[in-house]
Formats: sequence, C-alpha cells, structure tokens
Amino acid sequence: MTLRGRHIVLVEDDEIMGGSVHQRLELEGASVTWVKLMGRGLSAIRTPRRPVDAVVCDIRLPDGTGEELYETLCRTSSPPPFLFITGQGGIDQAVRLLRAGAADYVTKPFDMGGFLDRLALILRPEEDAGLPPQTGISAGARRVDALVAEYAAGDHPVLIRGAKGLGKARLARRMHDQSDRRAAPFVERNSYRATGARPALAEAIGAVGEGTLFINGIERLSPRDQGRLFEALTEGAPFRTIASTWPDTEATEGGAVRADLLYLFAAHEVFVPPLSERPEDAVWLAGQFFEVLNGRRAAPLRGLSSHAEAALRAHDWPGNGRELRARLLRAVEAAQGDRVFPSDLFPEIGAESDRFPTLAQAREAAERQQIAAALSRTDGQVGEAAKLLRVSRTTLWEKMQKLGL
Amino acid sequence: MTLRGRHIVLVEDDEIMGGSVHQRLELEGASVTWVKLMGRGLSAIRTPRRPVDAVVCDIRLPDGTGEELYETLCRTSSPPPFLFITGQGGIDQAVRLLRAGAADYVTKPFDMGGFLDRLALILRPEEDAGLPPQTGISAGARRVDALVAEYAAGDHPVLIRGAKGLGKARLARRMHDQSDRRAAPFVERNSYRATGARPALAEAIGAVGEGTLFINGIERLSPRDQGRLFEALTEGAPFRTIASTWPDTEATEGGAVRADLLYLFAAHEVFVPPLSERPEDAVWLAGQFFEVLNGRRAAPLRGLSSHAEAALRAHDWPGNGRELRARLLRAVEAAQGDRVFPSDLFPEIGAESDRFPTLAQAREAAERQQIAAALSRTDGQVGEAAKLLRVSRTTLWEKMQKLGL
DNA sequence: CGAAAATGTTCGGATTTCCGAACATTTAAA
DNA sequence: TTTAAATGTTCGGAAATCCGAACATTTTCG
Repeated sequence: MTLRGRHIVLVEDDEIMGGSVHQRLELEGASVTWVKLMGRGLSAIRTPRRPVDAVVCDIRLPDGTGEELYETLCRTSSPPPFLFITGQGGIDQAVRLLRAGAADYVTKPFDMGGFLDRLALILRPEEDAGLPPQTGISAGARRVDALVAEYAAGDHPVLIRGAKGLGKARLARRMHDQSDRRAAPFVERNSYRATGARPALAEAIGAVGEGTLFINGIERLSPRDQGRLFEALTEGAPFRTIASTWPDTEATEGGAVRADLLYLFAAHEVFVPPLSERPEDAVWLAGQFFEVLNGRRAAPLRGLSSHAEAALRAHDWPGNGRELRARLLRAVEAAQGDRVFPSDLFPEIGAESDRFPTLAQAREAAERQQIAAALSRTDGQVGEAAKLLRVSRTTLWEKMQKLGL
Repeated sequence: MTLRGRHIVLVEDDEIMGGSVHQRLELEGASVTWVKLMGRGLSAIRTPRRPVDAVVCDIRLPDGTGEELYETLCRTSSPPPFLFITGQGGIDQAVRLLRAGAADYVTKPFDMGGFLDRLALILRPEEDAGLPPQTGISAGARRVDALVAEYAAGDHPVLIRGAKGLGKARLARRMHDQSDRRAAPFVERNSYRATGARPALAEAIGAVGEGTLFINGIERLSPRDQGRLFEALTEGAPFRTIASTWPDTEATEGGAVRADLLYLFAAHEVFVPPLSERPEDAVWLAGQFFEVLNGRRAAPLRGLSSHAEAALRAHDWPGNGRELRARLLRAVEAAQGDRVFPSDLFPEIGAESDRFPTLAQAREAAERQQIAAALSRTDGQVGEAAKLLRVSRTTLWEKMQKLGL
C-alpha cells in the first residue's frame, strides 16, 4: 500500500527534520499539511481542508507536547491515527500514548524507509481484512455476537454501548453486512469527529436511502439534530438506524440524549464489555493480530511466549482493542528472539511512574476543572460561563480548545 | 492624638484620590509612602524604610485587591493596622476584612475630617489605656489571669499559646508589669513581622538586660536562632523569657520548634481560649470597648441593645479580640439610634455569601497548593522546589511572595 | 570561624497570555 | 421561515508572566 493520495498532517517544529519528512512524503505522493505549533495542529486536524488520514507528530513542541495535542483531540473527537516522533528518553511518554490508543511511534534517529513502512501500516483501515467477524471467545463476547446476529434480522433501532477502542463501528458494520440491507448503503455519522470533518445529519440521511445509518456518538448530537432524528424514526423512515454511545462521565453530563429519543433505542441494546473484563479475549485478539502481522515479517516469529500471554491477561487495557493492536504492531516489529515476550509488548515496565506535577500542569488542571464547573453551572452557555469566570469569551474559548473541553 | 511623625503607607492607584490623601496626611505631619500597585505595597510594607504605623489601602487595585494584599501579609507576618477605602457595593468585602482582623474601612465618598479621625483611632496602640488588666470574666479567662499572676512572681520561661487577636503580647506585658523586673526593659522580638522590620535576636538579647524578652512566635525562629536562645536559657542568662506560639496548622507544619528548647517552656504554659469558647467574655469585652469609645462621641449612646449582646454571644469571632474591637469602633461610629444594635455590629447580615471563584482565583489556589506541596516535599528547599515545579528560582520566589507562602 | 551554598531580591528583555473587535456560521426563538 | 442571539474563530496589540543574570545577605557545613 502506498501513501499516494493520502492527506498527512505533520506537526514538527524542527526545520531540518520537518523539511526532510515533508519532502519525502510528497515524493511518495501524499498531500502534506506541515505545522510547527500544537495550536496550529489542533486547528489543522479539527477543521482540515480535506479529511486527515494520519498525523505525524513530534513529542516536544514549542507550545506544548504531542501528547497534549493527542489527548486534547480525544476529549472531543475521535482523532485520526497518530505516529509520534520521539527522541531518546521519551519512551515512557510514547508508551503512555500507546495506552491511550495512539497508533505508533518512531525514535530519533530513524531511517526514512522504516518510517514510511510504519506510516503505511497505520494508514490501513481499523477493520483488518484478516480478522474474523467475531468479538471474542469469552462468554461476554459470545453474548455480544449473538445479539448482533439476532438484531441484524430486524429493522428496529439498535444502541451499541461501550468504551472507545471496542470496535462499536465494526459491530454496526457487521450488523449491516448480516442484514437484508447489505446491498444498500452503510452511512456513518461520527459525532466525535471535528466539525469540519463530519457531514450534517441531513446530508447523511439524504445519502443512506434504504440502507443503514450509523450514528457514532448519539449523545453528541445537537438538540436540533436529535429532534430531526426522532422525527425520522417516528415517521417511518426507510432506513435502519444504529447508534453508539460512549459511557464516558463527561459525555453523559455534557450531552444528554432526550428521553423520548432514547426510548426508541431502549428495547434493543448491545453492551460491549471492556477488555479488562474479558482477559481471554485480549489473548485471543492478540493471537489474531499476531497471525496477520507475523505474516508480513521477512523472518516470521514462532508465536507469543506464555509469559507474554500472561502479561496480556494481567494488563488493564485502558485503550481496549486500539491499544492492543498498537502494542502488537510494535511487538512483532521489535521482537529480538523467535517469540514475542512481555518486554516487547510492555516496554514501559520499569519506567518511572510516579511524577510530581509541574506548576503549569497543576495550573492547567485547576483551570480545566474550574471551566468545567462553570460550564456545568451555566448549562453549557459559554458566554455566561465566561462572565462567571471573569474572562473574555475569546479567552474562554481558546482555553477550552487548549484544555480539551 | 495627631498623625505627626507617623509613617503611613498609602496604596491607591487613583491619581486624584491618592494625591488628595497624600497631601493632607503630609499636612498633618505624617510621613507617607504612596504606591499604586499591590505588589509595590507588599514590598513597601515588608521591607519599609522605617517601621509602618498604618496602611491606608484601596480595595480595587490594578494588580489585585487590597483584601489580597492584607491576607497575603497575614500569612507570613503580623501586618500593621489597615484602613480600607471602599466604594459602593464593596461592603461585603470590607466586612470580611473586619472578620479577618483589619482595623477599619471608609466608604467613598468621604469627608477628609472623618477619614483622619478614623485613621487616628486605629493608630492608637492595641492595649488601650481604658481597658482593665484582665482577660475576661469567664472561668477560662480567670484561669488565664490567675496563671499570669502566679508566673509573674517567677523567673522561669513561660509559653503563651493561643490564636491571633487574643492579646498574647498584652499578657506578656502584664506578666512583666506585675513582676519584680517591671523597672527593667521589656523587649519584644516579633517573628511574624516582615524581615526588614524585626531586629535580630542577638540585638534583642543585647537590649534586654535583666528585663523580660518576649518572643512573639517562637516557632518562626530560625534553627540557628533557636540554638542561640537555648544556649542563653541553659547558661543562666540574666533576663526572663516569655514566648508565644500561634497554634495555626501552617505554622506547626512549617516551623517546628526543637524539642529541647520546647522542653524548657513546657512546665509553664498559659493557654488562651478563643473568644468563640467564652461568649460571655465577648460581651464583657464589647462593653469595655463601648465605654472607652462612647466617651469620645459628641452625643453618647445609652448602651448595647440586648439583641446586640445576643448577637455578640452568637458570633464565632474568627478574628478574636482584634475583630471585636474593630466592630465596636464601627458600630459606635455608625449607630443611628440611641443604642448599638445587631445591624450596627454585623452589617454583613444579608450580604451574599456564595461566590463562584473566578478562573484567576482557581488558578491561584492551585498554584498555592502545588507550591506548598513542592516545598513540603523538599523540606523548604526553595531551589529544589523550583526544579520540581519546572520553574525558575526567580519565578517561584515571586509567586511565593504573591501567594503569601 | 571561614567558605560554600542557598536565599532574598531586583531588573530588563523575551515570551506568553489575555482581550476587544470583527466576521462567519450555527442555534434558538419568535 | 426569518431574525436575533450565541458560538466558532482569527488577529494584532496591550498587559502580564517568566526568566537569567546579578548582587547582597543569610544559613549551613566543614
């Protein structure tokens, strides 16, 4: 697979490094947006000229870190895959990023060929062709798959609940593929994507015909859009509706779904348990990923060591499947022996975990908390919150962007 | 009493108001330091050219508030009396200052004659000539007075414990006045006063002769000074030593007293209960103040109403005697009828108490907390704390000043 | 007791933050 | 459906913050 025709956002302040990567990516046929500041990166990714396929991002930036950029995006949207460029000593940071669901990282200095290979790897779509249409092997995963099969035969709305990285979009797609509507369009409306990147609901409804409309993140729909959806569903719309929600505390508090709309979905829900509750699925999924990835190695590995499997079971998987896939990618690439070992999967073991927050971090945390409290108090009214906080509307808006609120 | 020869610090940014007050105070013979910023005020009060007798301070300043200035000073020292200038609508703020122990306030617009009278009132020393040498009438107060009389006859060190505003310095003075050493000097070393305003311990020891050395705030002595004092006490120094301590949580954590020094005082302690634990003393003391202050009115009042007395009993007196005296000053001045009523003593009743902290306030609170944590972690080592917090030593020092740490 | 280390403190320059004005877009209300 | 209100967002200038260098003073340690 080539990079030709892809849109890459490059966030790198170093003139030489950035120039090299920029030039080489364009030689490969990619379209590159090069920015030098975290703030600029935020804008470029949130409101891009065209959809962003991947982000290549340095860790250290003049106005913050790549980590902050990524996590800020995660709070209000679903960012495109990130490939981080880290220097020596930044490994603990990069590993945290993997845990949070970032795609991968490379360590300076690196050869351009290896870098391009890694970038090409993460550009591949989330639903790998090599994986079977199955959530897992645990009892909980089998219940999910049974419900998916059952609901695929129906026409009623379905709500998929579960944390990020659990493949809710893939479940919706499978439900569509196993239904009578499989020949009609499958249209996704991702509410987590930045404003510029997502179509209006009306546009999505216009495109779906008698197919399946998938609303990713129903709690993020505006009240007006929720009204439109409710109308469509109660007036016999020809398409089938599947929605997902991410039971994140902030989302629940901030973006309530009107009760009557929720009522339409209440009878048919699919809850996807987190990987931490089904460790045998983590091992199974890792095995699936291993088969696919190992097949690409010039010198194939023999498998996962038993200790690696034990470590997979013991991990708490805050990033769920996305984190698992990223770790497998790195492990298969980095393995020195003939098998994958725990230290290949979890290189951060031994890294310092106890860090004293800096003054800037403490200040930011307090600002984030206070702004959130003010927004809560004003029911999301930004202008009123600005008055309460005694800052200008501009200042509040910029801080909200910076802090990911 | 005139203002002649007194040193007044004026903190007022308004050119016209400041110019008027400055000119009139100098006409009255006072020496005036006029600053326009809270930060400048901090410096002028902490390291003055000569000791500060009083501060005249506006509430609203370009770089903060008079309230912040006062409270910042209170955290690390015992500020001179403050007379606040407040505009309309600032009454709740001024009342909070009274509660915290500030001397008084005037409301714009005011006539200069009344302003000067009020300033003259607060310049009078804390121990008013009109008050009897007595702590109060409650059982607890009588125990304190009995101990003072008993210890006055001895030569052993004495420790006076109690919160600010309870007259610990007056108790020490009374102990001296009732002792055989009354003809010799009484020298006070106030550890709470700003660095520039307090003499070195060695200087105080040199001046006391066979008199009484009063260490106000023994926990604030440096380890070296504690060593000097210990040596003096164990090697038969000719003077008598009385010390006070303020059982404030911050002081206890920050400035521990070495155990062997504390041992020398342990056998003779006087604990002064807070006014909140002896409400009848609050009423008695208010009565004493009333007699003194009422005598100065052109049209004397008949007394405190029974409801006023009830309100005095009910109040929790966070500022203890200092707050009580300030409230009586205002009440006797402001009384409209022939008696003092609750609303004269507690004008803030009805004022809005629930305020949402601004973003700057939240940020400051977080900074204060984080800096305190860092200092705690580094055992007071400022340079190490700066590294931990990832700020420069200068920045940390300035923030410590601003935040009162 | 003297030297080293740390604190106390100031100042000017660089950097960052904050803001009002302005305009486009979206949402809410009439 | 139209209008008003609010949000989304940018930009340049003013104000505030942060810092290193520097020097005086105090504290600590050998």
